[in-house]
Amino acid sequence: MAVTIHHVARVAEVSVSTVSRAFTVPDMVHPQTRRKVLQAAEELGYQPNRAARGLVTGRTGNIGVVVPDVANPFFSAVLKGCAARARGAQHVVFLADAAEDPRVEAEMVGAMAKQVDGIVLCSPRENSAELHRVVGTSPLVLVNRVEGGLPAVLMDSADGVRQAVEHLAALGHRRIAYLSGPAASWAGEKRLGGLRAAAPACDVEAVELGPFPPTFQGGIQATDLALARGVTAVLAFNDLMAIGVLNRLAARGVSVPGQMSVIGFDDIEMASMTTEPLTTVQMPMEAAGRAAVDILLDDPQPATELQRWLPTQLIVRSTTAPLPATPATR
Amino acid sequence: MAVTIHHVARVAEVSVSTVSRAFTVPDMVHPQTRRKVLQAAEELGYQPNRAARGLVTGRTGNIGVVVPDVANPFFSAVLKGCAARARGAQHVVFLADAAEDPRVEAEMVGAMAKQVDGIVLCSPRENSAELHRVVGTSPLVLVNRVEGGLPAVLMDSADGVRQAVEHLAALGHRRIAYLSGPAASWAGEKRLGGLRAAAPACDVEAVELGPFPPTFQGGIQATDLALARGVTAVLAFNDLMAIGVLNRLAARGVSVPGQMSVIGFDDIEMASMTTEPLTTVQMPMEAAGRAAVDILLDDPQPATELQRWLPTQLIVRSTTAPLPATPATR
DNA sequence: ACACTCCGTGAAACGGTTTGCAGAGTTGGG
DNA sequence: CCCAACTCTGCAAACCGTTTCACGGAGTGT
Repeated sequence: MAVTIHHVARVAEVSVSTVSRAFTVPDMVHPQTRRKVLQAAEELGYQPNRAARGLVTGRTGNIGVVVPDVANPFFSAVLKGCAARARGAQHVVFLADAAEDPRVEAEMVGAMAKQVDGIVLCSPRENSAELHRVVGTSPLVLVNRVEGGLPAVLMDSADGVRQAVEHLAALGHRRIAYLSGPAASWAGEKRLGGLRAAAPACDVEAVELGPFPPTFQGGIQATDLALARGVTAVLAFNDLMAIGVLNRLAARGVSVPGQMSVIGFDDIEMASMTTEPLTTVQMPMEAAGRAAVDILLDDPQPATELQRWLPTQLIVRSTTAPLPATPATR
Repeated sequence: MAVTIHHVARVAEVSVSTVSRAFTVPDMVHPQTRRKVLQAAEELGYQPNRAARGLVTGRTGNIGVVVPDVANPFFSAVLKGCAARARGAQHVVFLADAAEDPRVEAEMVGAMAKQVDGIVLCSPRENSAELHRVVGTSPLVLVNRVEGGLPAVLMDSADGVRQAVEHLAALGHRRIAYLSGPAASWAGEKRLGGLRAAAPACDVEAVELGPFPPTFQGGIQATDLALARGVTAVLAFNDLMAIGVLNRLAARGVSVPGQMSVIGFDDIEMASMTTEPLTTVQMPMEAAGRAAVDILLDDPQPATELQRWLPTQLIVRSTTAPLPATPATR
């Protein structure tokens, strides 16, 4: 059925070894022979069988990516980065959608382990025990999380918070709310840390609220609490929440950025599609995906550079403005 | 390194065949032996090597999914459906992000073909020639597209348009704009067909505009054209466009749904997060993904049921309202 | 004639699993 | 008590397409 190296060999009138070499070590075969082989392969539509190749080389040409939820724009962006970089290196990606369930996650990692050259793991909330059970099966790199010496690509959330706080401070805001996401999230911790460092330095009072679910609804829920605390600006854990905030503020008749400034986190596509385009801290999600695959592929010893930090950047759009004369409290 | 069937056999003090059988044909081994094997496997953390199994059974336990862009919420939803259903059947999914490039698409299909049991192909715009070159390598099922006898799962876009038009007609609208998406899209054709059938039947005049890119910007661009044509409602090719329309209408001071009704297509998550939650035609994207995998897995002869139609449904939210007294033209 | 290079060949891995076949043990009927 | 039938387990081959090792033949320079 499928066309193999043998068919190509027969058509090109050479041996299978020659065909193999024509592809893998081209300058070891005579140019003329190579031409014959390549032509035969072309007209037969030959594609090397990666599984069989992996059998002998030990490298499968596949890389695994596990995310908690593909439909979440943050993770689909990371995934896209992985896929792009993998394709550049002639690799294919295995996707595991863990459906937010750590047990499933571990199980998927196990199922993939044998047929991939490495796994990039985006699981902000999986507990360490599960994680360590899984280590060693296959080279692993974490995204946006550090855990016991495992290589990781990290986004500098704390610095993002600093930029956001400085921006607000420069606009004259002196009392801002921070809407925190899931308590167990590594990124969440870092952001909180950044906040606690940046706020005093900028002479800003930060009101910490939450934790809230990192969703649109979470933002809705958080808004009323923030309003009750008399802040003039809100910094949300992510864009989804920020959009919820925008929505709720509109419903309560608070104008943005007139009466209240709002900043999100991530810079998902949707952030620039709100009625007032959202000021947000851009997380380099695709870049992180690419970097993770880089580490997996380039590095024979994946422990060489344990952590790769990627910068974040504040994108100022339309939801932040100078401090209003009178804060919005109702 | 990896724990194999042999390790389990040694620990359980049985032969490898018995271990194999304990997993694949459980009632062929003595219950007590089976218990011993299962326990040994458990404590060793044994996971069968799917690649090796595929070697002899011919089935890999993998299914391939190719989409033009994972970051597009429509496709990530389909993908999620595929992943969910695949996991239920103990399968893993291979993802190929074709980056909107048909050549890449064909290449990826080729690369995956040998290591999957079937491929679900979401490529609304790939040309037929490329498509046929790829057929036969591996069982294939199309999503939202019909092409020469290939099995497909389809969403009833035309009926969705009918529902939308009837809804608008019932609200008193008599002149509506349809903002079409990419000309070569199968879904687009069907929607246009549905429109041309439904509009006269409902005594509604449909102004066809476009094609526009199926994006936020496309919606922005289309809005001014629609306004110039003096319509009271807009039906957009997808939610992304509809959100662009909402945005542009707000910028031009046209109130929604007061002066203009807007309907989208797809019902992506974002549709319910706009300032006025978007009325839209829900496309069963996840269900489509699941159905596609179903066809691939359940059906030994994938030609049995060539086309599976999934219903669409109008979700009425806040962007549609009865016809205003005076249409918004400026 | 010898050594050497260049290029191509045949055949052996590669490897974890499934599976056909046979044998060991047990049961039951004649 | 013997043989047939049945149940369970073990041995070893087969599975796949590729890479790669060891080798040989032809040509070339010395």
